[in-house]
Amino acid sequence: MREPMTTAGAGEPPPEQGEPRPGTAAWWLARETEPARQRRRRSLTLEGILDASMALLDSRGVAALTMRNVAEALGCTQASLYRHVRNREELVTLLVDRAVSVASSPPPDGADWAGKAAWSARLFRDHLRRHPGVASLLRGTERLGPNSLTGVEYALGLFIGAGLSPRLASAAASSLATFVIGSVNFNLGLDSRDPEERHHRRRLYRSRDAAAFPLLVQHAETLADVTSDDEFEVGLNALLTGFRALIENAEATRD
Amino acid sequence: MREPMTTAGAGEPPPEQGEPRPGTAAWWLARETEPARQRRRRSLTLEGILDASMALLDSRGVAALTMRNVAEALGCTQASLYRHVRNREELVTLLVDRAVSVASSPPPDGADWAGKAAWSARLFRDHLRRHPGVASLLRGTERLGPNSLTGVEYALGLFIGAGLSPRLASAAASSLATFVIGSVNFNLGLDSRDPEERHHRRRLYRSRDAAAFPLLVQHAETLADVTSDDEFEVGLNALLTGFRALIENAEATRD
DNA sequence: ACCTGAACACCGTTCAAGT
DNA sequence: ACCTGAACACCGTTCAAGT
Repeated sequence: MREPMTTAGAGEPPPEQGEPRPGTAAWWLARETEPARQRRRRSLTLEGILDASMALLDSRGVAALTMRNVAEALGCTQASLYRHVRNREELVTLLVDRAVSVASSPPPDGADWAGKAAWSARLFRDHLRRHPGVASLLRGTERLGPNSLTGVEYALGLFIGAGLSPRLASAAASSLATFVIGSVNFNLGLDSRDPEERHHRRRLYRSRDAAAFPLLVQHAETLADVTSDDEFEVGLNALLTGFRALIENAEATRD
Repeated sequence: MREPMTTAGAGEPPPEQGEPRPGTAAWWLARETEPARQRRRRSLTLEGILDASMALLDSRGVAALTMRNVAEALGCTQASLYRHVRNREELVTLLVDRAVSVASSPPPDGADWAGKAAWSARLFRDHLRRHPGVASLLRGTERLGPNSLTGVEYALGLFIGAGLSPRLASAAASSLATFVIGSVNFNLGLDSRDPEERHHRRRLYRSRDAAAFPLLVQHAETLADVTSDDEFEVGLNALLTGFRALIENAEATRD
């Protein structure tokens, strides 16, 4: 009898035995000190696997990101992939960390910290919207990966430079990232920028019981027209305004 | 030859043909005007399917939420489930809308709108943390479901009452929900409240190249100790502070 | 030492055949 | 009219056997 397969998902008791779970700090650490088997010239390489996976993800979506399809794209067998990644979860964790590195465009030079943060957030959002497969795979397990850490270092510099303590700067940076990623994911392929979806939302709101849902009924037209762009901009500006208040507060109590 | 199966995921071109996708406004609308086949007394009912699914999700996690397991729990065949839901995606959409209805506890009476919003956000977060399987299934496709709409109506009332326009109130409500859900999902089973994870993060940060990651190295200890609670509270307060500024702004320009 | 073929134990979904 | 058994076309993962 074999061990039953477990596609480690959220909500079940952690595996607990054996090697650390992909995405944990221990796992990211262990990856670096591994024997560098990459050295020997190989036809099949982790880089190549990630390249093929990314191409698959972008062209055919997350459902097409299977070990079989990756192997086929590379002209090897599925089993060969398992010499480079322990399982699919590892592949995904490595992939999303890599995919998260946004084309580093020149930062807006004249802007203050808030302007830079807003600019980076919008850049990140646009990047994710161009790669919806990547967005849907982000789980937070990539936050300790090399590319993500570069982003963290940058954001820390921004917020510490603005006057926040390292602890608050870290919390601010990750709550901003959480918001950006969440707002993309929550509107994937279901945006009221689509006129037909807008039309149906109007009907849906308008047809509610007016006693139980007075506001939905009354403002059906307005509400149906609120797009994911509106949500994003309102949330982004609110967060930055809140951070600004936090900074002013820190300065006030320091004096 | 059969149609190849498609597990409609993010990132691929939408199916486009046939019935509306689960979660769209059109789909939620269509569900209501369906012939009420539920009337006739049945052994197998949608309610029952959702009950069994929820029990499965809570007890064994998201990976165990399969059509086979649901059928087994109910003592029927998989095929029977398909009389009540068109596919698994539908089941999930209905399930998460239902699971999102938080035990309505008495609202804090003395509090202002911000206090109430904060209280509701924390209640929602705690609810999701107790049901991580539910949290991991939230995709935004439940936002038009009956239970979610109740929450939307409530939040709209709160923010409109505070002085926001319906449009801004809607954007504020959904960006707050996005943040709460995102912050839970991003820390599922990977929280630095775990002392061992904290220990490894310290090591990870400390071992970075100090030239490329000066802040991570310098503040390794502090950063490793930032928990998901810290992130959540900082983000929540920032959002509410930002909303307050938005309200004051609206009042100022009205005068 | 490395890679493969072939299998195992699962999935979601469909549909002819039963009652 | 309703439900089922059995299949189809997929999954991720493992491992004995090859080279």
